[in-house]
Amino acid sequence: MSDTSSRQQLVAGAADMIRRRGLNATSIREVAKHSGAPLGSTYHHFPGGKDQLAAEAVRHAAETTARALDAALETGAVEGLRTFFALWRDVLVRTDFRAGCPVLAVSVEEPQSGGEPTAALRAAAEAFDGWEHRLATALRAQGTPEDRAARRAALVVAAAEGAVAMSRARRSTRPLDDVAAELAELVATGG
Amino acid sequence: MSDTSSRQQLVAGAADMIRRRGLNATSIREVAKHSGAPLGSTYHHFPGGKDQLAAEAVRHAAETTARALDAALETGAVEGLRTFFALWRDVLVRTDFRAGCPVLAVSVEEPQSGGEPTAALRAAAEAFDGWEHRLATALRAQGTPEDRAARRAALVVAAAEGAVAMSRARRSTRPLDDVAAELAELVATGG
DNA sequence: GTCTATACGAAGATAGAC
DNA sequence: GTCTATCTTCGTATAGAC
Repeated sequence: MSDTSSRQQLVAGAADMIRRRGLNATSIREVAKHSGAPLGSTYHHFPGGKDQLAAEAVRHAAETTARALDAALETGAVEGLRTFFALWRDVLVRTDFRAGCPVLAVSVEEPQSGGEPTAALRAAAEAFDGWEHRLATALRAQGTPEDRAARRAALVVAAAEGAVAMSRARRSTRPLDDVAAELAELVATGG
Repeated sequence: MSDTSSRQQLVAGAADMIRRRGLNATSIREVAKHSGAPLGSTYHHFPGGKDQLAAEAVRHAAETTARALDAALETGAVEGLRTFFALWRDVLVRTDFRAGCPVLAVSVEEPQSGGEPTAALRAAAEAFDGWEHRLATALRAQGTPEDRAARRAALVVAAAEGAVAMSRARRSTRPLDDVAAELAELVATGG
């Protein structure tokens, strides 16, 4: 399946570029070049153009994170939290603070189109939903009350995303580590 | 001082555009047009080009927020927290979820330049520092231990930024409101 | 000192050759 | 079906007329 492989390579490349530069600074031209594919072929694989490619890139990254989260949550909410933050810490350190979360990047770069949300933005909203849902379920299994679990899951996702961005700006893992420590204590003691 | 006024209008316009579209989608052309200024005059006011304008826009937005925070913190940490979130909530609602935080936008869009941080990114790092410092001071005044106050301030800023972005993606204030509620309880009960 | 006109490159997208 | 060549628009930045 050279077709599938080439397609997947474009999606992964786009995700990596969005993660680093943001959505608008990610050009189809360069994604194609980086994947060794000609420019025209991207429009064969993604007739919807850049928005379709970006949406698939967001879903790709979101699912990778979700799978890691699922695996970690099998041993409990605290371990899931730890994994969620460790995952972002790795991204920061391995890229010398040049890469962050593509879902967040898409969320703050809504294009000038006055109208309705793009496919990429809808994918971003679904990514956040998915992560929150997984964390909330784990918190409920741990004994956290229904409504509190949902709110606390939102807090974890929001704080992780914000902390990654702050760590990038400061070129230090300190914001992420501080936030992880605060949340770990909060979740461990049950709040 | 027509000079100062024109300059300030360009800075404010740039901040507003970055807040909505992100850094890369904000063109000097359009900022100038929106301010009624000719393109050439922006390079008179900002010889450093786009990076200088963006850095000043970030500082402008950061100081506006910092002043609101200072005012609210005079009556305590809980009130400061409430103001910080109310401020972002207003931005979201008034713009129909099309605007967020320009400091966050700059933090996730570091340009392709392989080298050192841009002036705009340095300004973003300083903005986060300033907000954290103010919140941490208020928390310490409230009796929170030294190291804990710093970590908790980082959590508040990170969670607010992340929640604003999530609310934009979902076009709902729910993520922001959930996060605000969780943090309010955490800070009020002292953790 | 202000602004018009323009240079130069890169963006998204497509037409049409192989 | 793949890829090259190109269309059109827009980006940053500047030169030089008033």
